[in-house]
Amino acid sequence: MPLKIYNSLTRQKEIFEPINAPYVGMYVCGPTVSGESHLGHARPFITFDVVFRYLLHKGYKVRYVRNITDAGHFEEEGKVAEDKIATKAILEKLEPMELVQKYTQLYHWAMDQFNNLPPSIEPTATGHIVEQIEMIKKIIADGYGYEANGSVYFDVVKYNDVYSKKNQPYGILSGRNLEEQLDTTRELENQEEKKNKVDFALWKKAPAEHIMRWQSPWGEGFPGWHIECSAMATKYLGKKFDIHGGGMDLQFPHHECEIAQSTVCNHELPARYWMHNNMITINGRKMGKSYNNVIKLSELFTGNHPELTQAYAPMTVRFFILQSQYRGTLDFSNEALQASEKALKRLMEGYEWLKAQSFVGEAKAKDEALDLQLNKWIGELTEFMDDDINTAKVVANIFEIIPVINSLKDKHITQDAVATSTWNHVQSQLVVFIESILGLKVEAGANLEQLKGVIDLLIEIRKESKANKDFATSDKIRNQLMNMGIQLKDEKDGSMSYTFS
RNA sequence: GGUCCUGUGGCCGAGUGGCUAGGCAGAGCUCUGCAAAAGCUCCCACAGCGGUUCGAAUCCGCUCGGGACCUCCA
Repeated sequence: MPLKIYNSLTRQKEIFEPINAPYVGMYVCGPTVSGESHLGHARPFITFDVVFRYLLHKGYKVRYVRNITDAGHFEEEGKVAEDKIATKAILEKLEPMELVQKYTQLYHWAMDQFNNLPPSIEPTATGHIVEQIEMIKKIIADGYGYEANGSVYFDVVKYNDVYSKKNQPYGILSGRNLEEQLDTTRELENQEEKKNKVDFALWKKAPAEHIMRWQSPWGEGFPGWHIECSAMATKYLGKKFDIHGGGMDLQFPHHECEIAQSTVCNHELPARYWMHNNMITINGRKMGKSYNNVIKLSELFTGNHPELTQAYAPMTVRFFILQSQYRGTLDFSNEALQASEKALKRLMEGYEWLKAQSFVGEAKAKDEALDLQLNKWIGELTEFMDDDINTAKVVANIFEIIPVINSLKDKHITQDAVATSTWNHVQSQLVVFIESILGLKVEAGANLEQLKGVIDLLIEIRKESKANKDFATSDKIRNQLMNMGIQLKDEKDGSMSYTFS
């Protein structure tokens, strides 16, 4: 069964065919590390982590490149605008690379919390200034870039004129029409250097107070926002690669500009499939810095934010994101996160139990309908992933299976209701989908083994007191543990199990 | 203003021209010393108004509502 993904470039689902199978090149726009990542940032990184995992599962050899934007205009978060002018104060207090280091580490920590696999290559903009300058030189040499006042701009109008004839007009990705852009774009400052207001910067001259600056053929400055992705994608994935991903808000202008730059340099569209995840909203509005409505990841994990009624574990957040399809908006609320938290708990408990079972023998199914149904649900998991990475449907199907697992656990059904081979199939496939593809895991605490030993001891005492009808003691053990967030459960067979809440 | 997306049950969210996703919450039942967990059952929604169709939440039009982007901004 082929994998189909929605290609923003063609606005339809297409069968995914790598340029050089089994190799797949995927580039995803990473974070700007001038501040801490927030919930909205988590979505693309989790979404494309699942894409990465699924491609690996499919047997592709994937090179996943996700950049770190650490060049550009930097200011410490929370500082008022005047600080920018106070050059001396900034120089004394703020070393850009110190900021970059801090937020890069924080970002890596968050990615790890989410159980995101590290990308194959994580290039930084500052580490590729040379490549960017070379690319700009090439664009100028080809007549699509021009220098003005120490800055270099891309000539969008010329590009559009020439490439429209090749059916690759500027706006090919976002469906924009350049003439309309010229008519409707609002007035902005510092536009007088440009030939046309639609032109974008390839290189910016650094003002005196700007602290991140590099030497270039056009003087001291810093690269334009878009060029780093073009330069690094070309360097590590080649002139044409398979997938380019990122948030929908980057489609225009960022990805459009990338296409223009790369096309001029490499004479072909850079990526075949463009994938864009939708936004996370809060109260119906995009979560973003400009709306001042972000919840940072550290705040989310600690519950330390006015909008939050509690802390949410990274896995809860991951699961919350995977419960929707990546192309739809996803609305944040405490209610929704709490629903995900409970759902994930139920899912993982059922799953963990099944995983610990061993099914031996060659028994045939007594309940053929159930057997068939289980196989169908499992089989559909692949279909759903193949249909544009529909994790929402995958999760839904897993929830069809969970009650069957719990029924076996609670002996509402017997093991021979379903063929041994089916149980083994369900077991192995759930490991693949839940752990390898969705990337979900049980959060394990420290010193877990000792803690388990202590709990087992308490369980033993509780069993004894129950046997002696000493319910005061048995209840005390259960209730006190409950207060500490450890929930004891009496099982049907007289044993006791527990979960950490 | 321009371009585009969208409106699903209390909440979050899938989805297809006809076969009522799933989760959470709520109700009942079973199990059980009690509790929790679990299982079973119930809660049959698709903004409004027209149209196409044997049949539309799913296609078309209009109305109302929400949102995204519109180039130096990370």
